[in-house]
Amino acid sequence: MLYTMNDRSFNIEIEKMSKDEKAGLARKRATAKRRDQILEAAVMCFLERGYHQTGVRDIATRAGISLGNLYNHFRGKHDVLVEIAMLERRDLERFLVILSSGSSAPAILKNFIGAYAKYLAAPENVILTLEISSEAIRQPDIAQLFVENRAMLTDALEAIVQRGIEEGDLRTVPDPLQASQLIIEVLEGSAYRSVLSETPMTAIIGCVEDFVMSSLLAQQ
Amino acid sequence: MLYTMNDRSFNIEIEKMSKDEKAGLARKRATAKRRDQILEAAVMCFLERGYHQTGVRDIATRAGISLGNLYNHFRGKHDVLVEIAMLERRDLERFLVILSSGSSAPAILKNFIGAYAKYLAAPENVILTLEISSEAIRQPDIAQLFVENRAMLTDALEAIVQRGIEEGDLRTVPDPLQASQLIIEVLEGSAYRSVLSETPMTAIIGCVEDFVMSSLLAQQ
Amino acid sequence: MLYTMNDRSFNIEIEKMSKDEKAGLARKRATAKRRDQILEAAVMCFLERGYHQTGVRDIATRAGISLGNLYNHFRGKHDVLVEIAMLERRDLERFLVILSSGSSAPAILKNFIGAYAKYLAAPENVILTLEISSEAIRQPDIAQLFVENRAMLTDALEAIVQRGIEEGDLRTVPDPLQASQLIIEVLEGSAYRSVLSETPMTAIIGCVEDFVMSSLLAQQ
Amino acid sequence: MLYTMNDRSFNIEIEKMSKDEKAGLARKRATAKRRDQILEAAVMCFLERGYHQTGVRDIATRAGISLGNLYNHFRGKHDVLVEIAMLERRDLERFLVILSSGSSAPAILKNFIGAYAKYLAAPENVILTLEISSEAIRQPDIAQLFVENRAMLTDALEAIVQRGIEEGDLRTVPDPLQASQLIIEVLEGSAYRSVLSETPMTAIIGCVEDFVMSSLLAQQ
DNA sequence: TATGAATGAGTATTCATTCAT
DNA sequence: AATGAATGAATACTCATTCAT
Repeated sequence: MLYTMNDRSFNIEIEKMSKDEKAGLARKRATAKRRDQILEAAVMCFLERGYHQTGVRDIATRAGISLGNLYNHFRGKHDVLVEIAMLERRDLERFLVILSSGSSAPAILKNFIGAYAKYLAAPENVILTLEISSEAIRQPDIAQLFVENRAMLTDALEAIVQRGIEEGDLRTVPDPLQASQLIIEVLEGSAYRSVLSETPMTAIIGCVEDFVMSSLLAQQ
Repeated sequence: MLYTMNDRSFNIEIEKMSKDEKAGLARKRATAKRRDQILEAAVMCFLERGYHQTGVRDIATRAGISLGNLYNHFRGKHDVLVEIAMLERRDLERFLVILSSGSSAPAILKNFIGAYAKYLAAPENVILTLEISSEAIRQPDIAQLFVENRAMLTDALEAIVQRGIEEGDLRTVPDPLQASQLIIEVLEGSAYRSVLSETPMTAIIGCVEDFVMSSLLAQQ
Repeated sequence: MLYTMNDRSFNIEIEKMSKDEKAGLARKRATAKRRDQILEAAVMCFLERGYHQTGVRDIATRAGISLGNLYNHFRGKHDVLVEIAMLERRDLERFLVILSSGSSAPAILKNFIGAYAKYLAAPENVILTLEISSEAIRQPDIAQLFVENRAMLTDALEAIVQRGIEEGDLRTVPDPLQASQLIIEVLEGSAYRSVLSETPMTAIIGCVEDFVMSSLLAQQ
Repeated sequence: MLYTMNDRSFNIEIEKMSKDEKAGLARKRATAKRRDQILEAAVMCFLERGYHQTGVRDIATRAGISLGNLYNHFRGKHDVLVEIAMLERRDLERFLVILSSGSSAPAILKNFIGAYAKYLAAPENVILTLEISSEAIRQPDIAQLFVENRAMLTDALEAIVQRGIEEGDLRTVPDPLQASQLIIEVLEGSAYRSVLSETPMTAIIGCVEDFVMSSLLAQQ
């Protein structure tokens, strides 16, 4: 989930520090916490009203801090969105785990489709992704982040498809990477549709899996 | 193309009119022309800078009219977007023609995929669709238009898929309507990717067709 | 005086106009009046609190208009200052009249010094000039205006000095233009001092005239 | 030069101190160094962007200290400017030396004009003086400093002029103090002009000296 | 002394919309 | 239908200063 931010990475070797070092550490930790508060508030605002409709003041208020202080933690509204886009990467890592399992390609694919669909069943994930896609069109740095995040998934998927082909489980598709991208797109497209038409993702996912697997499975 | 607006639908039965009627007609025609000017200007602005970044003033200036006058033709910025979303429907009509051809289901599908991909090869069509999708999330009237436009295509597609199944050309998919929606989503998803990664649609479309047809074709 | 703005230049040939032309004219006149209101308000604000301390809102409020409307008349705060600097030119024209009189050079010079000193006896003229000088350092367009305004005076003065030399009334100074500039500087410098030390200009001007004339008069 | 700040005035009698006294001294010296760092940074900022455009943060950053720490050394931004205005006095002391020489009044005057012009040939001195003049208009404490600094020079000049008159080298001006002030004003006015029109002071100074001396020298 | 997070009023400017003409 | 002046709330962001550590 996007909205559980980081407090960790500070837990090591606290014992053998000087008083000053400990104070500095505490400050750092407090600061990181503030950043997370702000990011969390921003995510909620962006979800509710969209990036452009959200004012910096809204974010600050929601985060429970003063407007000016927000600028002590982020260079501006844009940077907040960038950071959020970067956080999304963490969410995707869990799917990499699924994709790196040793099972057969078809099993992994089905597993992945189910898990990713479940993730996308949460409207906030869909909306946030759309919000970011939308900004990516005109803001190169966000575009890059977006593409990179995607590449993480599609590269891993490509490897699976490739292996599936080699092992004879999947048919020989013309371009495994493109096929992987299509899988992602079919999933996210359905998710967007599920939000817009207020159809639960559960009612859709079966068909999606059938559609994808039918395309990829080798004919027996 | 979205940006060639209508002057027609006024050409009929002009002959048998009174002078006053003719004057009224001329005014109507001029007014319709203004609307189109504004819509065209708005489309260009939305493409260049996005819906939210575009000011009503920008649109009016680009349309070559005064700011105030825009409000004689549209109730506001929102209405302009609504109208544009409605215009999109006209663009899609051409694909309905393709889908209503008498050929075999696979032939029609391939034909459709190629034609729709070509349409989406124009980045402005992709961007505008994204812009509208993005607004649809929070603006119910736009959502409805968007869904309706989609339904036009997917309903027609569904009929083709259904026929293909009955004629034994396509495999029996669990839900032809869902399958049709997935076809659209896979196409639009790829189109968005082609814009973002600056890959031409032509380099992608082969794989898309292969992906879709492999999923749908009956095994011989 | 800087603060009596223009309403004139619209008085001619109003009779023979169409209704629309008259309406357009009335609007133009009203608009020009608004600009003057704003400029006058801005001058007062700049005098009271200085350019940087003055907010655009202050100006608008003082001019009795809304904040947003100010931007219908000026591109921004900077432009208001530019316009004020341009208005200063009008104030200086009266001194050109003095300088173009046919009297002897020494008589003209004395006359000019007295008149310009009287002008600078009004603290608002001094302060406004200082405010503009101050901005001129870092804003090239204002610098240019400032230099141009100065040149109007110094060029005219130079001609007088030149004539005075030719007619044997003034000593042969090495560079009449530079001498002219020094005359202006000595006057404005004293004026600034009179403001800062709260000494009236009248107590100073005698010495200034003596200083300048002693420098320039030919020895008999 | 304004920007070489003081480290001296601490060098005396260090030897015969207790350890505690030495520590206190060291601290004082370090503190004085910080103040100078800050003042130097502030001068650079004020020169580059002007007093009002410069933020306290800019000064602190440039001085290499933290924002908060600046307030341990100065009560605020205003105080920094006051201190700078006070430092200017040191710069002027060197001219007092010139003015207290035993030479003839005309010789001293020429010498002074040349030296002061050279000082003002550095644009930073001119700009800083203008920046301070500008603030002096509305900030009484700065006005007072400014006037005091001026008085140091003009008083000394007045004495010279007075002596010149008594010794028959200069003509009997109506008010030697006023004459002295005019000398300063003519010099600073030219310096400002040289900055604005990007004419080097060297190209101007000859005329300035001629202008002043012609005014003051007794006719032989 | 030193830090930088915190504050909240303040900045110039833009916004969609209305309205008198 | 056409104009653009008028509005005032909203925009993202900066400010000098304070304060806990």
